Amino acid sequence: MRLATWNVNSVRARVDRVVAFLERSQTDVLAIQETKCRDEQFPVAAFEAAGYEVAHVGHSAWNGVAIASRVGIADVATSFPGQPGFAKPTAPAATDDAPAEAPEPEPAALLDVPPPVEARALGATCGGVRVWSLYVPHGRAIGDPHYAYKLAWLGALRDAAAGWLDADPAAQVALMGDWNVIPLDTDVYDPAAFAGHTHVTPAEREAFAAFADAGYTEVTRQHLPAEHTYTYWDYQQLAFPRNKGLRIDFAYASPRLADRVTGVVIDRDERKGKGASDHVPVVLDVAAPAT
DNA sequence: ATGGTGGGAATCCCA
Repeated sequence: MRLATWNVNSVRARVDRVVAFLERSQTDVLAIQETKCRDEQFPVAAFEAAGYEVAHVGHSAWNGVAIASRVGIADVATSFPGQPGFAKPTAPAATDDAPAEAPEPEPAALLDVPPPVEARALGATCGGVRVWSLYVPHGRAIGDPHYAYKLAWLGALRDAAAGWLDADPAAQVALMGDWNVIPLDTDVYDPAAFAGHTHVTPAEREAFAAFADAGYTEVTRQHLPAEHTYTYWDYQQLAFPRNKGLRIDFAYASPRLADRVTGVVIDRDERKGKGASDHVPVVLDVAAPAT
């Protein structure tokens, strides 16, 4: 079986490329991030025509995660237990004409309603594997509320994932997606360029490493340990021709699933040409389970 | 050279 993950940066803008990748790579289950659409906007027909069922969660033009599978798709979950939400700050900025005043409280704040859970995690059981398509919050800037949200989100996911292994040490779980963390200095073209930025802080790196502490193996590093192996290149500044990339797309596997992974491929060619996503697919080859 | 790219609900926001 072949499992893959790919941040496609709008599934509607790239549906032809995504379906062509599925057929070319013979991927059975694809975890998709940044679909950038609502459920009713997802181009399901193109996937079904290629033989894939789709589960998706998307609330707006932002975020959105999906799983496409040709080996079944069951027990879909549109968030993980304890997944934190995020609300945009609503206070208007002070100006010369309008000095800072007490902002109008949002109705949600008046009612003390928790912030909405974003479309960043989708779970489904496909071919006997519990697959999670994950789009970890970016963080924006150190000290930004989004940065605290990112750390809380990763911590809550770790707690949930640890719980799944506690409940069933033989569980077949794949945590795949865009983690928005650069775990090692050798995962970025120039560490100095990220000094003072998100993705490389000790807190983010510890939050990422905590999944290994919980018993999961990051199988893409296990099989592709070479330094400066990237999965993302910015659209700007000719980053891809200059190979100024980042390694931020990963797959943590539970012990029993990690045992089955026989190889990993990063499909670097998918970054080439007109209409490419800024991320490329990461593909896992998974052997049949031991009988 | 103070821009640069590419998505989206778009004369702005987000990555």
